Amino acid sequence: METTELKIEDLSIIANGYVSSLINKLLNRAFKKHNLNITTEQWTVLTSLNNNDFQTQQGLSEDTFKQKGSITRLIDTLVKNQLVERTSSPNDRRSNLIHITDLGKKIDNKAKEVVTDIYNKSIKGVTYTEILKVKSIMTIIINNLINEDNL
Amino acid sequence: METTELKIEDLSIIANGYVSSLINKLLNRAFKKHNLNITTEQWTVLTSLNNNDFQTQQGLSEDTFKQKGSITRLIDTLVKNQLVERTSSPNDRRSNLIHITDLGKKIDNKAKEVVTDIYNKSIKGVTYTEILKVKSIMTIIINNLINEDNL
DNA sequence: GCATAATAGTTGATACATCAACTATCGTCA
DNA sequence: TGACGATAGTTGATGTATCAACTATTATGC
Repeated sequence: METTELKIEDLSIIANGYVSSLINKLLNRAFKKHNLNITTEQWTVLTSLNNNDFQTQQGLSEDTFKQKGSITRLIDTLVKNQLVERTSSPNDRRSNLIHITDLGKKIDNKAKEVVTDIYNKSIKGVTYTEILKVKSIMTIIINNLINEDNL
Repeated sequence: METTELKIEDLSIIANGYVSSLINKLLNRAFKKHNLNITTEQWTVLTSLNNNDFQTQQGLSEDTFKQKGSITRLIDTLVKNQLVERTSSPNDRRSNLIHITDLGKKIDNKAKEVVTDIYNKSIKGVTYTEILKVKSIMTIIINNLINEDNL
């Protein structure tokens, strides 16, 4: 394997999160414009629950790649806005079970349309094959970083 | 051009910023470990100045893709830690000129080593050609989003 | 059965982001 | 030259992330 002569600039467009922060900004504006009253972070949690209801906060933490402290606060907000309900697990009193409400589902479905719209606009001129290629490379990078994470 | 049948999951690994936030987390830990006493965001500004000294905050804002409010506060911190100096521009009293100090350069150069190391570890198993491919696709996406941004 | 370790969740401190409103200065042009 | 719009920077409110310390509960192993 040749030594790759990587320059910082080559990876920085991936590493600096400019794409994701740009998407995040646009999505938050679009959510506001459509009166959805959620943030993209809240939407990430909501959509995880809409796919798989009654998860623990720990489960949500793993599924959304967010730390459990962040999940606690996001759930606080979602509960306050009646998009989810938090109940203590009967099996394990350390755990909470989070349940998405009907309102939560409704908001999530509307948000999905907004997200799909912006995602589609973002990939104009990029083929589906290319997207999948990027996805697979990102996955490799993520795994490398996760290994690095366990020092 | 065929209609791409994009699923949200296909783009979410790019859009949700997991890669960048993971890199960010690892870099911040590594900076702390090496007693550099900066964050990745501060480093972004510092390295921009090390490449091109005496920029205005507006210039830094454009070069680093950060909003000017964020730049104000980052510069505040960098000034406090004596990594940069902020002086009012003699030509245009609205503008500030930001100058990286010797200490700032020293820290930036050390940080560059830490960043390069983590970047290299992150791309194990990925070819340089693939990196460039990802980079070019990201650039397309960014441009699409920027156009979308000017509503 | 009890001490100890592991796990789930909360919380305080700190850093950064966005948005939007604000001040100060400069440029333009009738 | 004087009004008005554009530009540079600051700031307050709000949302989220990290880290680390903390409580409460459950699982493990001698």
